[in-house]
Amino acid sequence: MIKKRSSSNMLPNTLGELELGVLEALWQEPDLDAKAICQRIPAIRQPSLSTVQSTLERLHRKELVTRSKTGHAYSYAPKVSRSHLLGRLMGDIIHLLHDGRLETILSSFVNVAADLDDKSLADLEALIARKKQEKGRPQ
Amino acid sequence: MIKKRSSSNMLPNTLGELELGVLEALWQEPDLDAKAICQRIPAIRQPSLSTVQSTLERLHRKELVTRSKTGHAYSYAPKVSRSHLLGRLMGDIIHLLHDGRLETILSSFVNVAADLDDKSLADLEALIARKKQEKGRPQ
DNA sequence: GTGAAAACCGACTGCCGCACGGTCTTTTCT
DNA sequence: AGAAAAGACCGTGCGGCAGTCGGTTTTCAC
Repeated sequence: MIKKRSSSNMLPNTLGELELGVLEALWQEPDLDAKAICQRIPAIRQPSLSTVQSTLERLHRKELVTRSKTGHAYSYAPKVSRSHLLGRLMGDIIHLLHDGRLETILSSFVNVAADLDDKSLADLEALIARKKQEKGRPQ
Repeated sequence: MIKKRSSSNMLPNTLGELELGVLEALWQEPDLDAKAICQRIPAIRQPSLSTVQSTLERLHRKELVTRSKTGHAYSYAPKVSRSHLLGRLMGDIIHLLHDGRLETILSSFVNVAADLDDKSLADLEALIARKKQEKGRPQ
């Protein structure tokens, strides 16, 4: 007996492998058409043009790329920056697992950041200082 | 013409809605059996016991819960803490979208954190200070 | 042993991303 | 204008994952 359809995956904005590759190409060089993107996908998996088009269509539906007709072909450009997307996805999972205690979030992140690089904590501090200034003296 | 099977979703460790609910219940109160967990799932979607069992099975396969027979029933407990999981998922997406520049990651996160709470920056600073101490004077 | 409770098995649904082929439309070239 | 080329569009199939459960088997307790 089947009951309801529940949205199943809580992270609706996750990316597939090809989707990511396409975005990667566009971040590196915006305003490409499907064919050009296709050629910039790692040679190991050379998908057909159609496949790349489908993927672009999906990315467009997800509002991750914009497109405009130039001639008879679409030209695609990323709608979100890499760091914007990163922030968005992090925000999603934070929101998903949030327990109200800020400490949980922050310590998780500091642990992650600390693993990446020794310089990271200092960098993070600098960023915080900047943010504080921005907050204190807004626009 | 069908080519290869590519892992499709780049975030293999994402959670479904029920999976998350189950984990939530276990974080709140560990060492429950399937039936008890089932009863602690929000009443709106009362899944059958079997469903919860399948979910627990999947969580067990994903190494997110441990279990042990007590009597003839399994008793489940979370294998990862909420903050650990949070950190893990953040690490995943960071790794996925990483471009080598630490600044990208940090600024994304600070933007996220700043949205959450005004107190967050101060808290974050405190945590960094603590981390630094831990690093400087390890164990 | 018998009976209840729980595990186990397997089936089916819906959704999503990947992957194309074929067709229709728009340019473009002669 | 008419043909050819390029690209958009549409429909299809596959594989994988989460949710959902019913039915069967195991296991424990009395």
